[in-house]
Amino acid sequence: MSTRDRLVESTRELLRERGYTGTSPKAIQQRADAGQGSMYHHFAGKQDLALAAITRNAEELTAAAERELSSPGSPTERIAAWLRREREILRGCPMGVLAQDLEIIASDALRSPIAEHFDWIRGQLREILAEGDLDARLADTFLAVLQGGYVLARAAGNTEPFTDAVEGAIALLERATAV
Amino acid sequence: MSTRDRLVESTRELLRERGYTGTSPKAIQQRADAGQGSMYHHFAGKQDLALAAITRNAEELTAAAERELSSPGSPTERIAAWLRREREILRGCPMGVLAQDLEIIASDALRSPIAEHFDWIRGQLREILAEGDLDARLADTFLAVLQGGYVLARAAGNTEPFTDAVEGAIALLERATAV
DNA sequence: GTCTATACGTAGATAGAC
DNA sequence: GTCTATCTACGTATAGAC
Repeated sequence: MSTRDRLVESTRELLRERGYTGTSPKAIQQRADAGQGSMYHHFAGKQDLALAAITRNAEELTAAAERELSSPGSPTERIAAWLRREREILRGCPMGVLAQDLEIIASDALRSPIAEHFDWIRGQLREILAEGDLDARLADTFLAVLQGGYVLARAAGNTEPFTDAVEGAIALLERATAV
Repeated sequence: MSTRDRLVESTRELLRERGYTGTSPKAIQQRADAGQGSMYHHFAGKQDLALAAITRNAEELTAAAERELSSPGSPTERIAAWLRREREILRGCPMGVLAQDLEIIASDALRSPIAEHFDWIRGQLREILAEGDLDARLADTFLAVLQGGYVLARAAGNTEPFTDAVEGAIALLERATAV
């Protein structure tokens, strides 16, 4: 992996762990095993690095969501498959964590790629919900169950609240559609 | 308000806005219009201040939740009333924001009062759900809808995702219980 | 491309005077 | 109780040599 790539990967890890405010250029360099000059040669600064990391996150998360949401099955089954995907819960959501950081939300350059990613998933979910004649607002409900599940799990120090939140939501959807 | 109280209130505001990592002792002092020496006279340091702020948050949020959850009405109505309470969405959840901060979750002293607060609400919700013979896991589902709603709203820069998430969840619950 | 030097401000306190 | 001084480390770069 090139030095440039290592810098982006380090930034991704650190942003996920510690958020934007909690991540320093120095920490990025050390984790990437790159020098100061090297980092500033490849990137204009911390914000530029974060932008590259967010872009990479969006690519990966989009590809993953596409897999489950376009699998065969009923709307309920596809949404359930997406909700149940293996995730490293206690590490937090790579995008969701950033959406809670004031320095991110205060900067349009950093916030909008995150907003666009959520917009994209919301759109995919709405299409699926429409197939089943389901309430379009449920797209945000399920997105929120996921994001909130991360929050509750991190607060509790274990993944159970996440699992319960997701399974409760799926059970509710199944019951509502079984009418 | 005493200097001590002003320090706690400033800390509460700053923690909600910027998180624990993003809040400095200096910023707390300036917002409280208190000097350095004054702050360290009343509190041992940043962590001590945060602890006082979290305790105060828990008291207020507990009182508020108690109001809606113990109002008259069916389980669905009481949960809906709680979910629909007026909130300053774009300022973030005073507790939820902290649960995403690594410095908080890494410290048992800071994390556990937050965990206990969520535990308490979860318990209240489960009692209500039991009355209606509803799935106990829905306690975390609704808690997550709320927390995730905050995340989505902040990412989007507007409150619509929060409202949609909440209303979608309530509609789903009503439909499932109407069987 | 990478390294070292330099810089100015902030973070998070401690010490002691008043 | 509050103030000012002081301290060490870190944050976030820029400059210029190699």
